Amino acid sequence: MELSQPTSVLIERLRAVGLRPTRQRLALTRLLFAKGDRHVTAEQLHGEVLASAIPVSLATVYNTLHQFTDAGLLREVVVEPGRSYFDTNIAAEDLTVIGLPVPPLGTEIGRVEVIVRVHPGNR
Amino acid sequence: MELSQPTSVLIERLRAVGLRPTRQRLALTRLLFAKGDRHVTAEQLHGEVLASAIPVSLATVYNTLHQFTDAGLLREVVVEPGRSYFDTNIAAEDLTVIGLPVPPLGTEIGRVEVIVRVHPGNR
DNA sequence: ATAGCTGCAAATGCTTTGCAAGGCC
DNA sequence: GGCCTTGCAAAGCATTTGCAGCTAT
Repeated sequence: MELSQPTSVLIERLRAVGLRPTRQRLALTRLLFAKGDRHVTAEQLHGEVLASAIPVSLATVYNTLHQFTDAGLLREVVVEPGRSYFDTNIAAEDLTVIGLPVPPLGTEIGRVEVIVRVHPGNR
Repeated sequence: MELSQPTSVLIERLRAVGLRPTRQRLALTRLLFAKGDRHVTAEQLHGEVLASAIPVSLATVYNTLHQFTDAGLLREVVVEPGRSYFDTNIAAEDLTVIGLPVPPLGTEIGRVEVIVRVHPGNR
């Protein structure tokens, strides 16, 4: 797990994927990758970035999240209707899925997603 | 897999979950459960039911899909942002997932969903 | 200088809701 | 008759888009 990083590293990270290191993107990058794994909606992240005193519009948050997703820095997951979450890449532990069905003729299996739904328990 | 069924069976099916067998619900039930497994959006189903010459409003399709889901007849799955699919219960084959992470303290694992994304292939 | 970004507001698209009219028991 | 359903249109929301002004290089 990566801890807080100097700004220069964040700038490099952005350049590496062909994105200009603007003030807005730096702020978002810092929030997303500074500490451990994250799982946020656009609105949550927007709230956080405003709280850090850097004005960024919601539209820009959306744009940035998608650019990061296209660049492979984030993953978009849909776990509830009408709302998208963006995750920093979560370690796939050593997850194995056995018994996947044979895909229909003319198709092949692409990505396999496993959503583990958790609820309050008694432990 | 269940094949086409007489109307009386469909009516029973609805009564069994406490829903009145109205013309609209019967039409939708027929489309959903008459032949094999289904995976549809509200709009698709709406189109189908209209094609079968039974006028049903889109709002009613949504209502019905949710009532069926609450009753356990369907399952709502979110596989793409901004759109819900409803599935007749798909056989869980003999799917096994190995290596699930230990849930955070105070929580326990509920449902585990596996989404297999398929794309055009060369076989 | 210029291609790329940002922000605002308007637009989009799916889904939900309020409520009057209609249908099942 | 009484309660459940339906349908329409309006409302709600998250997300996207158009475009004028700004910024990194």
